[in-house]
Amino acid sequence: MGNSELEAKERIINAAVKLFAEKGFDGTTVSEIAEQAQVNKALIYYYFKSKADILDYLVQTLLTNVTKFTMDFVHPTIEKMVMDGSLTVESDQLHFRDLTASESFVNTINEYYGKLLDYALEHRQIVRIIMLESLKENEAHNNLFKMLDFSRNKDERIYSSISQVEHAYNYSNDLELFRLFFMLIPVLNFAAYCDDYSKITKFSEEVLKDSFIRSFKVIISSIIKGSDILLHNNNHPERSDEDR
Amino acid sequence: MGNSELEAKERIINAAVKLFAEKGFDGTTVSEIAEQAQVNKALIYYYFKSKADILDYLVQTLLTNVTKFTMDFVHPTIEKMVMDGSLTVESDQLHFRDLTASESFVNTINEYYGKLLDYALEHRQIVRIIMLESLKENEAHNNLFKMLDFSRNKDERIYSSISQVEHAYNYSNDLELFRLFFMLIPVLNFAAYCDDYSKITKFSEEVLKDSFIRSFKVIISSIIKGSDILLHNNNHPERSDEDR
Amino acid sequence: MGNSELEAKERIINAAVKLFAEKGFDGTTVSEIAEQAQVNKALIYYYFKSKADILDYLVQTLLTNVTKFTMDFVHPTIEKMVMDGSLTVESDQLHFRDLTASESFVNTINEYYGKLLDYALEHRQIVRIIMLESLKENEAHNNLFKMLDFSRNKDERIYSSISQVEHAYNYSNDLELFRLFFMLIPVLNFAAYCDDYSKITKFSEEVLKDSFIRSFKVIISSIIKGSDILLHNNNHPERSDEDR
Amino acid sequence: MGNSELEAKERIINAAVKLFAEKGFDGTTVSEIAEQAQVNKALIYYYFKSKADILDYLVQTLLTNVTKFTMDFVHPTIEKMVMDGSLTVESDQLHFRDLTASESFVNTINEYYGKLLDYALEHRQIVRIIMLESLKENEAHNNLFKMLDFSRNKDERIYSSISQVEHAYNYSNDLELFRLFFMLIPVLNFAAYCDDYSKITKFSEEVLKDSFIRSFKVIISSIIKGSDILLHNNNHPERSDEDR
DNA sequence: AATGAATGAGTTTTCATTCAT
DNA sequence: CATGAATGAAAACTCATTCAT
Repeated sequence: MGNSELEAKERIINAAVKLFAEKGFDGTTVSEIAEQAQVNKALIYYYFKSKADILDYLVQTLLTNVTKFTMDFVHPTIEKMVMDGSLTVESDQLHFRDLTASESFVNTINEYYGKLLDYALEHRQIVRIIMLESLKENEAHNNLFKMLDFSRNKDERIYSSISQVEHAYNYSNDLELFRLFFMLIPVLNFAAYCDDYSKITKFSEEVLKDSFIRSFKVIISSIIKGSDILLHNNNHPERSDEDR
Repeated sequence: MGNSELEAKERIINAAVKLFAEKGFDGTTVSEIAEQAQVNKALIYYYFKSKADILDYLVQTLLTNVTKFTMDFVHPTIEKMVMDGSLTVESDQLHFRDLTASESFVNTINEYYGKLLDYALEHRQIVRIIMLESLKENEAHNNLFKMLDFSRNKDERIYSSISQVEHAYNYSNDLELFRLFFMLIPVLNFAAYCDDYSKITKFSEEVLKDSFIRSFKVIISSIIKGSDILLHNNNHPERSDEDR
Repeated sequence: MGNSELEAKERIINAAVKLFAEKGFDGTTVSEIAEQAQVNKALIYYYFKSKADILDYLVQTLLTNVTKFTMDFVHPTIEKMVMDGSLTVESDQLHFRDLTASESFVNTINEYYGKLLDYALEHRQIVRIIMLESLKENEAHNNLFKMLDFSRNKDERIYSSISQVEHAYNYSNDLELFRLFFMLIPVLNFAAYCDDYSKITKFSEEVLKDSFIRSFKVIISSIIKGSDILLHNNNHPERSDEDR
Repeated sequence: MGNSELEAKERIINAAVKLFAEKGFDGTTVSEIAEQAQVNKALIYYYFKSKADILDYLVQTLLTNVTKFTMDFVHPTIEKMVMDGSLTVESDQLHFRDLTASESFVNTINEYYGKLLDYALEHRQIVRIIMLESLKENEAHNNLFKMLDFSRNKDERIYSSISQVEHAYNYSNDLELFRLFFMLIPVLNFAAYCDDYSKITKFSEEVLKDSFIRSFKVIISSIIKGSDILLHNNNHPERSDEDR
């Protein structure tokens, strides 16, 4: 279905997403948005206070969705594991009852990031926008960190319902940094650069995505199995395997 | 020593670096650069053909440096390993003669990325600029891939000298993707966001950098040791360790 | 009772009065009027042909009232004095039969301007509007002179009824100028600036108004008693005082 | 000499004065100013930060001049009278040594207002602008009062030099109000409306000005001679005349 | 080298007014 | 009456670039 059937405001939003993602906020003119959305330029100011207001709206919408998305998926899973005793958290460290539990956790994480990847790919344009603007000293500046922050910002009412397991998110600082730079950022960058990378390598998006997931699994298994560095699980059974 | 003592052209470059990094190319005006550099606006056009020309100059300088940097460091090391037989490359797979060889390789990689990290942090502003502009559909400035590409772009004269070992870089596609999204991009992003992340977490840059390096070593060891997925070394001796 | 209970049209008018008085005609937008009046912007165009039409309506209403007000008050008084012979008008000069007649005239003038002052204060916003627009070279809206003009503009039907005494207004040119710049304009300016002046001097409106009236009486007495200059009353008894 | 020979900035200022005076600040567009000044629109923004900045500049310039003008003329005169004992100021009241002194004072005032009138007429456009904008709730809002205020604002260093006679300006409140509404405002309004009034009455500006001055003298003499009300000179000789 | 002035072509934003319901 | 949406025209302001010196 074409854009022309959508309501004007939606067309404006779509046009802004497309153009901001392609050319950045500063590189996009309101006239271009109007043209792309096939609306009168003044109508954009009927719906949005300013050009910056459009960006705010887009970013806010995505952040809200990502947060909701994470809460709907990860929290219940981890909460369940904590509840049934297969996962305990002691002084910043994750302890799994047994191999099955740790494998189950790995599967959950993999599944979560798989879905996050899908989500990011689906909204790759807004991801691009957030990354672009996060690099600037903008209002939108901190939004990349906000995406990570939802686990830390404990007083936001949105998390109040999961207070029982919130300590599970009190990751070690190493793990948090790892999570940002080796998990979230790769996912976002993959989503942002997928098209370009596909064009260069001539591989289809599907192939690249599979490859990315394979890599990702290496990452995940590396923090669960071998990484006393990250998880500080000195007595972790997997570690002894390596020591031999 | 203050900026004011520097030559005008250098002041212009420094101002452009600072402002492009903070606000992006489109978000920066030539007037701002002039003001920051404390020069007359028209003087900028004496030294640079256009605003875009300043960006080109900055990016080109960095890319040349990074490329030179890589060539000076990694290539000799790998070349040496190939020469002395401790590393062989067969059909896209790396084969190490023994554990020492593979450990030596890991150390080399770690050292390389440690230095790359230092380099990126030192030039964090230009890194930011390259990331910013790479996210735009500005064909002319997708330099992020160029940073990765130097190993593929075989006809650039700059690589002609290393033709003997170039097959060593003919990594598997998985590995190449891994290298981009889980190694290069994390390094660049860390450099770009280091200041912001430091501000948020209240940890000093040194602490964060150490943490990053610890994480990075997990990544490196994971591709060498456990990852038949990435290296396809089905009979790899390290793997058998794990199987036991 | 709040504005919200008034009919929409009345709310629009009140809003326009307030805003035109505060910001001038050009400085006020139709949207602001709509917001202030709590009506839909389009509704304003249901009641008024255009923005200018609102101004016309406001000004016309005031002018009609002032004119009516003047006619109802001054004309009968002067007419009566002319009728009973206590005042004669010869070649542009007012001649009073005796001191009582002249004092009676002064009282009448004072009373008139007292009431005009009340009226102007009551409608201080429209006064402001008229003054504002009169200062522009907007031919259509130089209503300040129209306020003075009603005595000259002989073919307006509104004055036709007072043709018997119109010669009483055929003041000398000096007097007319005096009347405009030292009587009407001070009254209008006092009404327009009363609030501001009160805020600056910290005196209540009542105190200022009393002060203004005292000043005004000095003015009035000065033209009646001492001003052969203005009234050309060569044999005026008060003049002899001065000669001495 | 034509405008075209003047420097661009001066042409812009002249154009702004003309247009603001004719159409008000809000009624004038920057394009019109550019056209009138025969400069590129952007050049206006080279010299002035914004449209409002032009207005500020004009108003500030006039206020500075008027203040200087007043200081240069009135203060020395009054100072001199206080010095030589012909004028004493006791509890807000002016006391003149003799008739000569009071006549001298009247002459001084007349001369001052004559010059002020000339000055206002010469700058009638800026006077119009100040009056226009004083009526609005602008930045320029209080400028009309500032014109009056220079005698009150005792801590401005500009008046420090005349501290010996500053109490002479500590007029009674009545007198101050009188001075504003029956002296300053008439002068400003005459300057502002002179052209219009001349057009309507068909009298030349010279004739009108003479008429205005005659009227003004009546005003002046009325506050000096007859106005115990304003000056509270209970023992004033003229007053006894009236009591009889 | 260096600069103050200038400019054309744009940019964001505003606004009086109208339309369709 | 009432209103949300829409629009053409023009407003204020910006900016990369050039010119003359």
